[in-house]
Amino acid sequence: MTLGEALDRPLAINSDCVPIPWKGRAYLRSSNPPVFCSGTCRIDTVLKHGSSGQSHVESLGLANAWDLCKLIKWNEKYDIKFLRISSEMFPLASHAKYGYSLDFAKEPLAEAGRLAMEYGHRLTTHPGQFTQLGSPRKEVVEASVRDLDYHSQLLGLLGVKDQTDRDAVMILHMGGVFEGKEETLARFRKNYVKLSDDVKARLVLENDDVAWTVHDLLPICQELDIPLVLDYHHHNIRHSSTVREGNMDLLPLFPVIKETWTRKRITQKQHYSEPCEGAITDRDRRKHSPRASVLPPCDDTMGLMIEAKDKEQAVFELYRKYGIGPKDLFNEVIPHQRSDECKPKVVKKKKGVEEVISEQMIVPKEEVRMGGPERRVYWPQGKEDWLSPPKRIRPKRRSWKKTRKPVVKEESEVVKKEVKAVAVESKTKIKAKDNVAKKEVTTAQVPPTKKKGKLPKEEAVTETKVEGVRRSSRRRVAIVR
DNA sequence: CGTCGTCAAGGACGC
DNA sequence: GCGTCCTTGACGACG
Repeated sequence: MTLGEALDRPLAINSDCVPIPWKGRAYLRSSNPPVFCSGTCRIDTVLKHGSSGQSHVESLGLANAWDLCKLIKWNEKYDIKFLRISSEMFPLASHAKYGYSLDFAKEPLAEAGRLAMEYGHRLTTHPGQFTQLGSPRKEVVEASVRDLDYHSQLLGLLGVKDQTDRDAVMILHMGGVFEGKEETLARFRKNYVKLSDDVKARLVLENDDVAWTVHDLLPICQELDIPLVLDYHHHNIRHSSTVREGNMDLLPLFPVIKETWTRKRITQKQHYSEPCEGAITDRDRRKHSPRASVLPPCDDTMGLMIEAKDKEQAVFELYRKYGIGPKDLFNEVIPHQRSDECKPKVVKKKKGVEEVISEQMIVPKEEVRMGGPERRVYWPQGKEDWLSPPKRIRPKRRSWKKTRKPVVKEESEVVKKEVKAVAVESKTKIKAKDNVAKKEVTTAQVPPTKKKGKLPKEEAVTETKVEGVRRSSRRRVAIVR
């Protein structure tokens, strides 16, 4: 789609059903766990460990799986009953050469499953973009089957029962369109029937934002008895060619989509997210907005997974807006005041006299980052640093005189420095110099020095890395997306 | 020590 | 037809 065409697109206001008050149970997804759940590694690292390479990978997986347990407890505390397990929980597990069985992680996975059963949570997975069952390439299909087997084993080891077990699905995209859609579907069909029963019992398809619409997928879902996840956001980007975006063309399909779930006795699931404000082209619109402002049509027989950059914060935002869940679920944050983090005793020495700045605080391990009695886990959009203050960035006091010499400093570097200094409101004399730099730069109209590998956007300043609630991401996280 | 590019994997799209 | 994006943490190389 060209920019011109994008600008001519009709407004997305053709739905009778959005927004609606949503009365369903809070089957939502929080993809950003309070505990880090996808510690990973690369092949190089495995090799570097030599004979203990496998045990290194396994220890990562074990830590991730135990973190999953904490994550489920956290979700329970904040009434989030829906979780997408990270595919990266067991690094390289489905790799042709370095893959491995998950048996060693039975214990934490069973504990996670036990918690899910106890709380009534739903756990799902979402194999990634490399899983292509419609590919014409044999190796790609083989890798895809391995990946599906891996996810299936993971879900199986949770040991959940009955409805919880049936609801533990793996959500897959059809993927690329190779020679054509018919040819791709033919290959998918052929490969699907060869999958194990365990995989088939869990596999569901989701419409994507590139090629495969709800209208494309429904027939194959009906034919092969595969549930269809409706993703509203994807639908609005890659909608049918005859109906403009919105939900009107979907409404007649709701009962048919539901049927793909009910006949397998699996609880229906939908995905919802919104494009970033101001996004115009399809490319821009694919990116998920940090939060969601409304809820889609979603009745109380199904689960809704919110895919948003701010993960559970987006869910809280909706809880607030729609009054979902118990009152006082979480506190309005008082900036920087937390009682769920360990703090060291800070002592300042001044001319031999000790002054205690703050006392030591010890929080039991299980309570760290659980929000404390005040339940301080929510922050308004853009106020991440309310939870913990941004890290102090000390301006370097390297001889700035040097830089004033004719030696032309790399301009992008100057820009970055300036941003940092301003962000922390540096009070040192360096600031004056940096302001000078700023002026020079702005008048010089620095071209973006982007070459390969983009600069991490805004991250230099705003990223707050808090163990526990780790932020940095986009989506989808598995546990995000 | 901070920053940047690369890494297991596939494919589509913009220019 | 090549570079970039999707998504994201780990880590090595380099200044």
